[in-house]
Amino acid sequence: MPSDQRRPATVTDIVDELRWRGLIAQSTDEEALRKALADGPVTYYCGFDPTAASLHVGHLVQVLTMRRLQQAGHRPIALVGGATGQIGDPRPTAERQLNDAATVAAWAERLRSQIEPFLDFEGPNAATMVNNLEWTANLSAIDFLRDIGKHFRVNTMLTKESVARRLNSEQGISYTEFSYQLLQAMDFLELYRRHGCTLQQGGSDQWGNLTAGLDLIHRLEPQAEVHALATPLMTKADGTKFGKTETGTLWLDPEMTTPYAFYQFWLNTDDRDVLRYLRALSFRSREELEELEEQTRERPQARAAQRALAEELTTLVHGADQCAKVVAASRALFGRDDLAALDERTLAAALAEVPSAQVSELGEVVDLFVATGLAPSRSAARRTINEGGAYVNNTKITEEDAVASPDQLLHGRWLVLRRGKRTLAAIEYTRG
RNA sequence: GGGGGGUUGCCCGAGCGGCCAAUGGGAGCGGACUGUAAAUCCGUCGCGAAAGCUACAGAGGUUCGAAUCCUCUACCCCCCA
Repeated sequence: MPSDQRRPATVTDIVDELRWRGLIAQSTDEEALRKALADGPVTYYCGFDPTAASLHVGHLVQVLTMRRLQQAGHRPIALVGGATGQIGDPRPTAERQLNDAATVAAWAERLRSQIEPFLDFEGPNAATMVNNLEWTANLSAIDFLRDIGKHFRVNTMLTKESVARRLNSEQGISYTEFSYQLLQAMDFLELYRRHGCTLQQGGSDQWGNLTAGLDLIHRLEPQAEVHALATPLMTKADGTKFGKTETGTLWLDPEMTTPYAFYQFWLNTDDRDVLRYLRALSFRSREELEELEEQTRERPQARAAQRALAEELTTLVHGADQCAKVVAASRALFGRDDLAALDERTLAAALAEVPSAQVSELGEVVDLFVATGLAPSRSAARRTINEGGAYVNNTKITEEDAVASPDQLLHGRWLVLRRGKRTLAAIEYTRG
């Protein structure tokens, strides 16, 4: 990790920096923004709606861009959408299922604690944490319609991409979701009035909402000079959605996605994507990154860029200790060496990072695969064996009715199961 | 309020009384090649050792036999008012 993470300001212009990192998809007058950011601390905000129990890797761009701006001397406000999360930002595809208030409140708390470690709450440009429920909980529908609604033209609202797409869809859009942009616009207004917030940052899919806020502030606070900055959507070269794997979304919560899985996700990044991701997400200096890019071009098979990315992000999200564990686990389990050669502590520590199951009796290999979740059913496990993709302690299993025996146990206790090239699980044998 | 069309496996989509656990494509999974990458090619793809079981929106019914026919229910779409 770079040691100068908290330097108060950078020599480089922050806008140039963001642009080099590919973090600016769209912004209001870039020169005005550059000047504002150069003139002194700017208070900026970014909102996160509690639509799930955890943030996922897609949110990292926002969280880390906030961190970057704070390191450049600006003052962050992280907003959790206790209110907006109950309404739902219109998704391009379909209407959202509403979650009840208690669920949203619980999720909002979890997001808050997930965001906190990325920002610095001390010092001259300390971060602030807010919840938009603060100014909406006691707002009446009549006041909202009079004070906020009156400043919006439906014609304009209809042209926002998120709304327009839904209007053309079979499902249409509910009045609830249609109103979302007003709520987010009001957030920006409130933060401007309460905290002097003059910049909203968000993903490019939020552009319509960002500009709704700008328009509202321009109308009610004509002297205000406010800005918006949209980061690009992270994309994958193969066209699939970023941040998902076969198993689902990659969450930041270690209970929902293990740190091992998190590390492996980044480690397996496509060569064509890894340099972009590094620029956008890494806090390494431009020089370091350029060096890494050079290495990647010369020796892609070494995957230096993937390793750097995986290690840095795992450290940021799960901490240096946890990162060291999963790196060690990966090295031990993917090493070309004989697993039996690993000492017990190393093996036990490595296996603690992968899915596992405890058994008091070793039976058919097929059942062991099912027990660890490496296969969803006995037939699937058998299929894997027949396809030549099942391994116990790095030895290929060729018979679908193979039985594991105690003498295969590593250190009298462990079996390492593998499906395919890279999916691992552990069996821990406990005498029953 | 009236009339018409639709709901099939993770997704799209064929099937329209037995040959259907259900064509095809995509995704997924495994193999070869590699670098725990991509692309490509090959294989596989409900559960069960098997007998068989469960599945074609839900519930009933007709039939020796239904994803396929009938009735009702739910949801979606379109047209007319």
